[in-house]
Amino acid sequence: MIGYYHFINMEEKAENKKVGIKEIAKLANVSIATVDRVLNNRKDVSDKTRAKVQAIIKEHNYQPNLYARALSVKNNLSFAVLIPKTSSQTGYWDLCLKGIKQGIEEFSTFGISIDIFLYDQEDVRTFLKMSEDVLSRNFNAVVIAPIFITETTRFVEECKKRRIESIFVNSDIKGCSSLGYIGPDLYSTGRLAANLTSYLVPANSKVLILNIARGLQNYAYLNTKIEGYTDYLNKLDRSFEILNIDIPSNNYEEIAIDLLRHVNNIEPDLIFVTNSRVSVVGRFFDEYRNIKKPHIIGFDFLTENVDFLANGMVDFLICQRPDKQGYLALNYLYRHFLLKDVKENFKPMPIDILTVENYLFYEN
Amino acid sequence: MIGYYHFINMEEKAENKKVGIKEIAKLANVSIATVDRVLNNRKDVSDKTRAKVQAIIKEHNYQPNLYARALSVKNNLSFAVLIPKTSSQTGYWDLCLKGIKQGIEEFSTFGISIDIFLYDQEDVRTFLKMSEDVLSRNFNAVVIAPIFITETTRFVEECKKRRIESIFVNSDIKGCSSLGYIGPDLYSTGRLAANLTSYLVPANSKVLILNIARGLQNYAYLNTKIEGYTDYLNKLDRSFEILNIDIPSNNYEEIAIDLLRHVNNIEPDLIFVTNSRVSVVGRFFDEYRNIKKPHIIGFDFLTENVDFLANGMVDFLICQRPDKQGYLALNYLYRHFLLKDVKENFKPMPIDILTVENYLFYEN
DNA sequence: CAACATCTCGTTAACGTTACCGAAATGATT
DNA sequence: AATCATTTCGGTAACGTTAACGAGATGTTG
Repeated sequence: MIGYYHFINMEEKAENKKVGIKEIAKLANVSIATVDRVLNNRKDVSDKTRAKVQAIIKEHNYQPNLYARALSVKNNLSFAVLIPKTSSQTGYWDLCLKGIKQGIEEFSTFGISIDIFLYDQEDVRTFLKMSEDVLSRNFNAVVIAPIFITETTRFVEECKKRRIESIFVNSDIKGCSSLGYIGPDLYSTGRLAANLTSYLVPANSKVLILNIARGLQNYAYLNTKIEGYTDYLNKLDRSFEILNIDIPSNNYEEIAIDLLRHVNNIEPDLIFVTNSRVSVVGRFFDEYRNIKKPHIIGFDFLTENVDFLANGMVDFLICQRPDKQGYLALNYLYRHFLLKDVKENFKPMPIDILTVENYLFYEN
Repeated sequence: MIGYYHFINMEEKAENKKVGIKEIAKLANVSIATVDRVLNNRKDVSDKTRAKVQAIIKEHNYQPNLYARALSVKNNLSFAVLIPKTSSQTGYWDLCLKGIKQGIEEFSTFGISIDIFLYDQEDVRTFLKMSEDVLSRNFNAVVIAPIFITETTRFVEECKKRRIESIFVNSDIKGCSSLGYIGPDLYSTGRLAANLTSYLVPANSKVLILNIARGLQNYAYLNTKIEGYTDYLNKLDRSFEILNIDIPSNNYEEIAIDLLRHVNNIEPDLIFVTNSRVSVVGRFFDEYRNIKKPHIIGFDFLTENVDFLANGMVDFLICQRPDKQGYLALNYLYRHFLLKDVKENFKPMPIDILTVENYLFYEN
């Protein structure tokens, strides 16, 4: 025997893995139907036998076979997904949709049907129309990306009345949805961007916060990011000059004109693009080579953004796994309705940092 | 009708989701047994009926119900896991073990039994003993963290003779294992560290590469990281002064003495700790407050490392999700043996960057 | 053409759980 | 004491797949 080594054998565990509902029934001297009633704490069981069965279940650490359950149960649950459609400006919501589709693939096996409703994030009327459509059918739950705050709040109220569960992705309206929020902590996301900023530029630098999108007033969640960003930088006390600029357009030519003016005026050392439109800024500095390129930080693993990460135009891309958010939302609903597993209160999603050196391995 | 909106209905898909083996059988005018034979391309089917059934399967895009399959199949697969035990120096392997245990939890439902063999990464004899133990039982496959290159290579050869599949985690020996490697691309990992380095320190800085561990000659994979690191920095052409120092010890007091000497001698602007021992360096500069603290980059999401990330002592922690590696290895074996799903050739694991601002949300 | 091997295919019992149906026991009302 | 309602429980078909078993058809050999 060699002096120092360690060995764990899991066989004991493997041995008593077989405790099924049938064994429990035999041990408790009841039928499997009764055990099933106890397990799913249904009625039609006397307190005495219930206690007896529960004791045996606990004693043998019975774990239900989820696959058998999934096979047996014939439910006709239906979920709705209500998110923005991908615009020509950014493929962000395609990523989310990708995760949703993965979820559909996986959960359709259980007889769950999932309908997708895509609204135009620049036109509140499409959201209203879509949310009406959702209500006109009879869904058990709905996944929502809440862009229009007041309209979404009103919609969720209506859902509550009809006992339709709701869950948010991408951004949150505090205490609104019935099941919670799956997504990043936006304030921390802003702080992280500031943290990276502090590594990129020295004291006394000029930092430009850039908000690009038509209908900016709708994107309330951007402000949370900006708060985190400026809070962090101000606390650093490095005498940064911080400017917050809005460019409320979706047209590159328009944006370029504005950007040219601001950049010439401010001469920033770093530009922080608060959403996924960072590729626009990359393109700008690609075209105006005579202008000194500042450091650039932006969001989201879109192909067009990654291109500018790859060629060194963008320093950091911060990502929040939108596809995983979509998948997790459906996964949570599935567990909420089918398994009795819903202990968790969601933690915020991880915030990923991508550079030219690690983006190749970033899969979701 | 409002002008511009989009709506995807998945109901068509939901409608014909029900194509099961039974429907296929009816449509092909054969029994379900024959369909099963075709699906798992077993023998005992004439070419004619096989073709007919295959056509109908393809036509209706039949997807097997994995849960039913899992429920039905009664296999007695057994896997072995052969990785280092967690030393007092670093909890790294506990993380991997965590993922392994999650896999055991999940796959024991299928009657797969998994045994864990932990060897001492400082004592090759324990590895030899453990690998003998593995061979003495009759496993279908083994997950290996290859620390001792020649010994592991020999062991895998023996496995191949006995038709035992093998898969590597954490680091790779090219072309050795029968099923491949699940883990990070170590060269890129080094490059990423260098990339971050370039953000932390200006030109002409002194950079110290620090290898801390007893028995350093065994950790061949560290060299791959160092290569990536130096290649990147040299190409940058910023006249960095790069020094590579080994401290082959596991004892903090010993390490501190060496470190003190080197730090006083070199006065580095940045220290790159090539493994998970970065907390040791953090502790050192916590104790020697009079010495000017350099920037510090290190590896792995260990609690002791995260502490120094949180208090600002360490700038970046690079992580490779060891628990996910462990889980994925078992997951792959499960799929390899139980599902006919093994199309994939593994992509390297993502390389995560952690700072004081995003570590809170880093779960695995 | 008898005897036997081989190829092809269908029948059916499992896997562990759920849920419907109805039987038995108990309680309540005349 | 008879009737009816309610509570408690067991039997069992079903979910989609696998695999053991055996039946029939066809081929091969003497």
